[in-house]
Amino acid sequence: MDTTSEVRVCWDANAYLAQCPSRTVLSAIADKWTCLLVDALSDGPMRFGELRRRLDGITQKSLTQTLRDMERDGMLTRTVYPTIPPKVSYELTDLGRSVTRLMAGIKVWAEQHADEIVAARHLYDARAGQEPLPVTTTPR
Amino acid sequence: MDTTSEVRVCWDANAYLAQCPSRTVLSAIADKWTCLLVDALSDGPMRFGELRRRLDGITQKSLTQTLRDMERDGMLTRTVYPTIPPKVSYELTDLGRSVTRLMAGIKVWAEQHADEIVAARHLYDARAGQEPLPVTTTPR
DNA sequence: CGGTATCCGCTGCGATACTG
DNA sequence: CAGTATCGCAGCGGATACCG
Repeated sequence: MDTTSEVRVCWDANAYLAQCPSRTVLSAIADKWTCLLVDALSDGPMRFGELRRRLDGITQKSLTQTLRDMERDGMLTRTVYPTIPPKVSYELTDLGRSVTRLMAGIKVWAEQHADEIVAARHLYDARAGQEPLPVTTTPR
Repeated sequence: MDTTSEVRVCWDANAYLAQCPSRTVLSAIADKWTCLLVDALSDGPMRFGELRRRLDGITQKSLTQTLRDMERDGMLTRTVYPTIPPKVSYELTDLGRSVTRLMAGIKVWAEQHADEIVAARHLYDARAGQEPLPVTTTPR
């Protein structure tokens, strides 16, 4: 019989393990919008409209959703000013600020290696076009 | 008439811009599986099965797809040993190795702040349950 | 062992319309 | 201005089956 009915769930945090909370956290922050939002807010509070204009191509829905998720995770605070028209300001918390360097690093890496990666993709796609004959040429 | 039929596409890389190649690159690397794969491979080549076991919870399909995408992007090489049974080894390229520190940083951050974020989520969700509060907070 | 192929349910996301 | 609500589709990821 199992005398300890409670399952042991507190290992050391290890994002390789599917059931570890850090895996969920990793899923949450490993996202392009989260990365850009953290970076955009690293210089100080910004309003909803400012963020929407800065993150070119983001839809209102995605921006709202990502901001809500980050607020829920304690990465940023949402402050509503009951003015007319309404004004909502978003600001990183200490937790959010603690990841700004990493996010900026990811963003800069993407920018610095974009050309290299685009070239690699073209090369790969070109090779795929003239690949040696597939062994099984009989789909049915 | 437009004498310059070619659109100007080479600004300075800026991931905030939807049409900038770096945005696509950011989308590609800001992914939990990519992060974990880069980290797992940072110590040297690994076989498909080793990776599958290490990245707990990943499906064969997702692993194959993510590895293919990374190979296409020039982040890693895929080597097939025509033995029986087959053996396939994956190894980071210089490009892939150049991002290992950042990826490890993201992973470690997730692990170190998991508890804090889980707590924030519970707090947020608890508030949501009992927040019929009107506009009370009035930070001028 | 290391894949590929196929089906398929879920949700992520865009587009649109409406509101305090 | 900063949302919420709703619809509809595409794509992702899971499950399963099969192959070299």
